[in-house]
Amino acid sequence: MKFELLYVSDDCKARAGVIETDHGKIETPIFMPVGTIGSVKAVHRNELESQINAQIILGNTYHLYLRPGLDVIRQAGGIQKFNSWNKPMLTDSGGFQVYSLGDRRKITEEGCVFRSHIDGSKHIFTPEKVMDIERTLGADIIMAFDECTPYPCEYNYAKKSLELTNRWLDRCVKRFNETECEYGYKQTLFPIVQGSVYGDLRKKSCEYVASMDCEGNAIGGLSVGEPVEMMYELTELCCDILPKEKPRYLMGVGTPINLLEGIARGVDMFDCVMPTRNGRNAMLFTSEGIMNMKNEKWKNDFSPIDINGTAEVDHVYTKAYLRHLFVSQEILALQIASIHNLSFYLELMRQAREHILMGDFLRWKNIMVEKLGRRL
RNA sequence: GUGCGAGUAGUUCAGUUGGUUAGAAUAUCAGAUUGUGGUCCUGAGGGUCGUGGGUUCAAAUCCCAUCUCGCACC
Repeated sequence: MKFELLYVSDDCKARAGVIETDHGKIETPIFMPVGTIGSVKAVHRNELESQINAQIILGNTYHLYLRPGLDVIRQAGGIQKFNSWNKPMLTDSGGFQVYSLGDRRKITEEGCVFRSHIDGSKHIFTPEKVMDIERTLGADIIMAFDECTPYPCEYNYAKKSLELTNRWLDRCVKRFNETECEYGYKQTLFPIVQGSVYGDLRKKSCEYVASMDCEGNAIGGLSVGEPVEMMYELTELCCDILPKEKPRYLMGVGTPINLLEGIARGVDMFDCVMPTRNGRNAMLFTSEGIMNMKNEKWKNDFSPIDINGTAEVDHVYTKAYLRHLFVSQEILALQIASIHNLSFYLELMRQAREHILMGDFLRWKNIMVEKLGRRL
């Protein structure tokens, strides 16, 4: 993987760059649609390419390991062959799933024992095993196995958890370096910063992560319930320490406003379930604000879904029709909303990049933030 | 025509020996959703208890009449 930093704003920390992988280029800042089980829910690959202009999508180690299982992925020739997405992919390590499993799992020095949400079967993830799994899945970017702390989290627990995450990181890096991709192309490992909401822990974590000298770095453990201002401060703190010649990935974030604020603080990559999950629950993000398409107010509104939208669905379908589809629980509603939201997110990133390169990102961002939060 | 049964929220139904402001599910309306289960979650509105009388301090509940629907029998 290569990362070329093209431009850094003078009035804030926003950057524009290009990541190059064996499956193609990624222009940053970028939003990565989440496709947990190897599929961006409700979205066809043709739409991902032509409507949404997705450049990279996510898969999840935990889910893909449980189903369909590694044998199938290996026989297919890797995840991209399996799901017919021949562009870059990233796999999350399962650290966050482990966190969200709650009392169905137990964390030890060795790793994490958990029970499958599908059939209750017992499994263990260790840093070594997760690396092996991600090698078999074959994504271009793979994530280290970490422990994501909840919010709120006591200082002592956060400190101990971070120390464990660091030891796990050592083991991840070691195993990663001892192995290679099963399919002939290059993979790269991103370590993950933790440290909860404590500045000193975050600082230590960033320094440790940076010392691994990986090709890119991630910030985890945020957007788990802490106030947004706190999230912004911690993001900035991390970005200021993480090496500037490498991409920075803020995991699991967020709203369109979160993305712009993240970019302004030096983040290059984002992923979030919000555009797809909230889309399936009828929430549409637009450049003028947020719409709940189930609301009765759209019942007789025959204007296009989003007059400023870049996707075909924005113009060929009306608000009244989309509401009808949602109220009727028609599958097409989920598809339209997902395509719209993802195309909006990707277009927002494209515009952000354009403004960074033009040198007026900060001004543009402030205008957009004002509009994006409105309820329509 | 006679007998029996059923009428309670938009819908399907609870409702104790008569006892606070008649409940649930679902639907509707709205909220929530941040390294994904379309699940889950939160809140709100919604009732002439078929109708009219009567008994009682008090009736969805007991009595009478009546209307509607279903079933059975002439």
